[in-house]
Amino acid sequence: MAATLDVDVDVKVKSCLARAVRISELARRGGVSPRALRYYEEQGLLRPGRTAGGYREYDEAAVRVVQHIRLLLSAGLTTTVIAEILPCIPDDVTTLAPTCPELIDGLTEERARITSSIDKLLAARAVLDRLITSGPR
DNA sequence: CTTCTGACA
DNA sequence: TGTCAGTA
Repeated sequence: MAATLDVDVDVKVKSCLARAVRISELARRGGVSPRALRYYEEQGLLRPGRTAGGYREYDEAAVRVVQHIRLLLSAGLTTTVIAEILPCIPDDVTTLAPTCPELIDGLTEERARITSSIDKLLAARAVLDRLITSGPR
């Protein structure tokens, strides 16, 4: 009888609660300098919108993105590879987006580089340990 | 007062 | 990356 006109107004648009933040706030909340944020953008890591006056306006989600960038950067990844894998990282870093599994090869390579760095660091520490232990008593 | 772009001891 | 200049 009655028409099932149940329009799915599932306004799960997270954009509704997405307040725009400007560079100084994102910098403070992301733990980086405004200068760094402009640099990230220059490297294609961030694509903020612009206000009528030319001010950059970032999405609320940009805070997490910035933190991801910091993590990846500290892991030794270059800004160019980060720019490639960033769009594949969901809100949660622990899960890799199924949309780009091809990058797994590249990520595996990066993993190898990190492992190599760790090995070199361990070797350096071993040398220091010997020096310290054999020092003046 | 804050941000923007470009530039450089 | 910080910072200064000259604007908007």
